Amino acid sequence: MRKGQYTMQDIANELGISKSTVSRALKNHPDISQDTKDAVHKLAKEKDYQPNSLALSLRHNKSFVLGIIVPEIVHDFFANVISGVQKVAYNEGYNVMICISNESTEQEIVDTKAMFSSRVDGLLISRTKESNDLSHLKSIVNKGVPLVMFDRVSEELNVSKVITDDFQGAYMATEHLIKQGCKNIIHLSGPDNLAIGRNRKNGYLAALKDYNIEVDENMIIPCPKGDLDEGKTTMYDIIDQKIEFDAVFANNDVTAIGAMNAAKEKGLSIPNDVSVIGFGDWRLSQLLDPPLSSIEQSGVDIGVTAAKLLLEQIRAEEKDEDFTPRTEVVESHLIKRGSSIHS
Amino acid sequence: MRKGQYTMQDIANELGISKSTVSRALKNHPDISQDTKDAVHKLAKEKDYQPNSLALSLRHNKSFVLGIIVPEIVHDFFANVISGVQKVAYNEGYNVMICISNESTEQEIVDTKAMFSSRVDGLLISRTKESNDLSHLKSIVNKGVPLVMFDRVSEELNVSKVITDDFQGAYMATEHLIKQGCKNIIHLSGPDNLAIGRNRKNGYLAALKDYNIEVDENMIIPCPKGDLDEGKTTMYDIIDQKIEFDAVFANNDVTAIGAMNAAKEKGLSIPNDVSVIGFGDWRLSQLLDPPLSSIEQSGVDIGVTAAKLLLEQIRAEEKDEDFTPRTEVVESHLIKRGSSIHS
DNA sequence: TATTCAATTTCAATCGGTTGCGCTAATTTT
DNA sequence: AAAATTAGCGCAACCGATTGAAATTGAATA
Repeated sequence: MRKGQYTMQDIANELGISKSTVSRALKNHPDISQDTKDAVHKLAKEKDYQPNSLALSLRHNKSFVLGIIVPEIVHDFFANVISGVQKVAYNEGYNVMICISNESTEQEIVDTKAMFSSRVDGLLISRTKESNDLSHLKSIVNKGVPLVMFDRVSEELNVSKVITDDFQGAYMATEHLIKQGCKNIIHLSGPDNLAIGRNRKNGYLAALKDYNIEVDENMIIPCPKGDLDEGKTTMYDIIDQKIEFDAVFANNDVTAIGAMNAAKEKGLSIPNDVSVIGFGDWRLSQLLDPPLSSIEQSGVDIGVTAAKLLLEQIRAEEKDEDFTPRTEVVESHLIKRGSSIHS
Repeated sequence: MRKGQYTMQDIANELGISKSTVSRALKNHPDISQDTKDAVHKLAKEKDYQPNSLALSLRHNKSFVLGIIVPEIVHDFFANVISGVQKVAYNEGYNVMICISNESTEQEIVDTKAMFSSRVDGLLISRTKESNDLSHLKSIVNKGVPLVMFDRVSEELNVSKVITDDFQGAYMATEHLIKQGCKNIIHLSGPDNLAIGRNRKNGYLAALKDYNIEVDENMIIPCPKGDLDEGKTTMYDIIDQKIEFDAVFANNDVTAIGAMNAAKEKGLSIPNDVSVIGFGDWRLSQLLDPPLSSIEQSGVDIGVTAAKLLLEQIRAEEKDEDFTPRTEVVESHLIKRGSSIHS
């Protein structure tokens, strides 16, 4: 155990006063004489006194810490969200505690409990892909912890949510491919238990319908893991099965890149033989050859919005005001690049 | 303020016993009768009792939280380090609190103080590029907080450090270019106040020397920011100044990518006109055209090593054992790809 | 019956800071 | 000169859990 942290009691002893006087002096309480204040401030500075936030948190039942649970961190989107959250938190005097669930529900449960035990003032979460179990989240909400879900949300929970306009984004992506003259558009879809996956698929379907293109269920291929390898192997399969296609709209950029690489290896030219568009706009997607078209979702904006929403709720509840959870939609944008633009 | 968290006192009241009995019952202390234990455990489970770690931390002067301060988070290397740290921390029952200094010394100072106020049990840090000021770190070390620096370290501080073998990595990169037949190798160097930048430059110089290539100071061009734009504009400058060169070894991958893009735009072919190699191996560097050669530094390994080192020190000090800080070097590897291999 | 002993349980201090209230002494008012 | 006011400070409880020591209980022993 670390010993001898310098406390208010130490200051009090050295100056021959009580620790309550020290406490008040440090906060410039009007009851305290200027002389005492000066002496306390001087000594505190000299000894580099730093208050113990644990004691404060315990006393006030308030930690000034926001928790955030993300499935991954080596991921541009989530990293951006975190930096957005941090920015807001910093400005408002909050710290951020991060847990990474590694796409494991089990880990997510452990993390949620740890966050509660640390008495975070609020929790932000983007769920794992696999999970449908909500009991740990319901539990923490019941205990009165403000919760905001972002990106991967669950409809069943009556909490604030921040999402991208997945439907609209997918619609724009598909429409863009259609306008480029593509007729047989494959969709590499995301996991069906997450709303984002379903919404993107629905956006794709809606665009096809609006442009009178018949839907072929065989053209919708699930890529639930959404990693590079899955994108690759799926594309190999598609080519081997001689499915006729001239475009790919992938549920995310990594899958799109995997598919693009596989197609290139198989001798297909992009975008002439196959147009490709992803979703999520990775920072490096624009550096690929050809640069990958994508739907941009601003992780930073989502993080900022979610953190603000969470703080709003925290403050409302501190003042015993009512707060009705709401869902905010962050716009997505079509980024046209070489992988989908026919020359 | 959030009210009514369920505490040991509540359990005690409901069962008509004292809270110390509850405390002991929950930890299966032998003094407590089985009946009491059963009753306590049952009620605790029923009410979903979660201990308040703040109270524990305050009591034991131990928070089971490790702090980590990184300059950036939207960055494959740091994200990997964090996930390595998390992995170790989880297994050992620690949580991780993350701060992002955004390459600002001022923010780094604020973060360091916040970490101390939260009474983290130990701190991991990779410094901002700009800063030479070490007083805040010295201060936290003096207060007895175990500190481990990684990647961007300072020699002046007598703490444990985890670094990549930058010299060796740079040597390998340069040697590789030489063996590909390159004679005029430009080095886009990092900031001079960081050891990693100096070591990489020295590795470059050593390789040139060993292969009897004369050093031309004009071929060493500082890119202290190390971002995409800097890589690009620097390369434009080089080409405009008609400096003769056939290879580029960049201090990091982003700079290398910037340089590569600029060279391509100016009509130079890679690797035939110019061979390029970076440092750090971004996840997507292999997806570029041509795929970028690089020196791989495993962020995860660095994170794991740093966290283990930190925990070792924390434990030693808890047992009042001596601990001598040490520096661990994580190997780097040459990854040869299309950007530097002459056909 | 008095004493010892073990099994359980409670008491109270502790961690560091906050805060309502009370106390003292000096100053002002009547 | 007595009473009221006020500036300045200390006391002690509190937040939630832990823990050494003391207390209670009942049973066993002398």
